[in-house]
Amino acid sequence: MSRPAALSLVESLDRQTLGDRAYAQLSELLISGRMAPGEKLSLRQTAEVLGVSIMPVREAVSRLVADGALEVTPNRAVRVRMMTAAQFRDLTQARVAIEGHTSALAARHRNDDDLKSIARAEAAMRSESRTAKPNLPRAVELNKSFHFAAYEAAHSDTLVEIIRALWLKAGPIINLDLRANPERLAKGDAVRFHANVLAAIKAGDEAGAREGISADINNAAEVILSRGGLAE
Amino acid sequence: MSRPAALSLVESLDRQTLGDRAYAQLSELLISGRMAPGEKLSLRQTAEVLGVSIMPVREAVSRLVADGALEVTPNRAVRVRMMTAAQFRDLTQARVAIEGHTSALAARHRNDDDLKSIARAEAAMRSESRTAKPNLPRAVELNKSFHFAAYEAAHSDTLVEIIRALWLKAGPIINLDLRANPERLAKGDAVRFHANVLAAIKAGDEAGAREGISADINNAAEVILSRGGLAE
DNA sequence: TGCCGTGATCTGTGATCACACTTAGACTTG
DNA sequence: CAAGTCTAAGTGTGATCACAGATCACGGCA
Repeated sequence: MSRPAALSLVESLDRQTLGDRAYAQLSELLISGRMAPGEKLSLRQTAEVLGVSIMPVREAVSRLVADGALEVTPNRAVRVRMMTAAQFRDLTQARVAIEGHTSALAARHRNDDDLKSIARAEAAMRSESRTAKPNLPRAVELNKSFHFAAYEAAHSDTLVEIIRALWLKAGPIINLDLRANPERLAKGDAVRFHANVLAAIKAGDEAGAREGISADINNAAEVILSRGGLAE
Repeated sequence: MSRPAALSLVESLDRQTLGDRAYAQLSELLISGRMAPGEKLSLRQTAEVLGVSIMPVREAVSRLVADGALEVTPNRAVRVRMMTAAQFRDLTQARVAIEGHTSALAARHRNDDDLKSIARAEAAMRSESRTAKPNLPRAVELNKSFHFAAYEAAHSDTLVEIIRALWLKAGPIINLDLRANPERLAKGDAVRFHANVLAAIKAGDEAGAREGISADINNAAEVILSRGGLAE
């Protein structure tokens, strides 16, 4: 059972298949709203862009279809999923329930490291959105960082995983809208809600954390629904 | 834009790909506990059993891996996911939160059709589990039917979909255990909890519905954890 | 007897080919 | 000029081939 001592240093390099990497890249595009709902996607085309054969892309796409982030039409065309207003409302309510619950859990279970990383994420987003000409892609990324920093503090892999899937569906709608209407960021609603969430989690105030996240989610959803861009 | 009136009758037959069918079949095996955690699965082998090439199986398996129902080991072997006790506890708590919330929603939004199908599912499971020698696979199926009849009454596709994914992970542990220890069924705990849930949903008692489902889930989970079959 | 190299066999992953189907555009036809 | 037709390119899906790596049983060496 004895092994050369030096071997204990090498970390078991976890292989990432090309399919996994394709999935990660496409997820990033979707979650950050760089692809609009309804936008079509060709397997061969994206395979060429990614510099691989279509096999890894097929796997990534079929997973994203299963996730409900992409959809394949009856005519065999892959596109970013389109949602009716009713479906978006349903998705939003589920997010409020689950992300709210997870935030409440975070307020109960957070440790000092959690608080530090949440505070750092909150500060980063605040400073970015207060500049005169905010970098939108960066703001979207920082918003995501803040939310997940908070959710991670609940220390529930299951819940965080579920929320990631929810964001995959909501991203194309929420963040595409944010890119198109940057004044929403300048208004500072999100920054204010984030500050409340941070304070509540720090204070161990479960109800406050839940309400802060709910307000953040609902606020963004209402803006989008009032814009009337969704079918039905 | 005018079309023959008769055409409005034909429903657009949604093609099912072989991959979808393979996914459905494997899901059924997992969710009903016919495959034990750690059990290995060969692509070529299952492809042969299903009578297709390995391509559809590959797609189904990669989706199930993404769902966290299967896992591929670093040694390139596909097997039913194994969970530590801590992970199972985390999963159970997430289920309590989400399935509890969905039941509460069901108590608020159920209509008469919902109540009828829930009552029917409850009666079917009750009569099966009270026979002298219950048909276990059937009991497992009826249990699932009852739960989802209740969840459907919440009228939230998003939540039902999430719960389905949770069952995919929990099925191999919960239902395999039930098959191995049928006396759990004879004890009648589940039947009693189900009756409470049905009554609460009928009465519009949100808290009661949540507590009934929580008790059902926690009860089964505690039995399994006390058995000590899970690592760590 | 116990250990370690070795080769046949099996694994998932990736690339390529084949096919049915859809779509778009130039063309023909009325 | 409008409507229909046909072809060529593009689509996702499925099957097959190629390959690196893992596994396991067998056999030789210590």
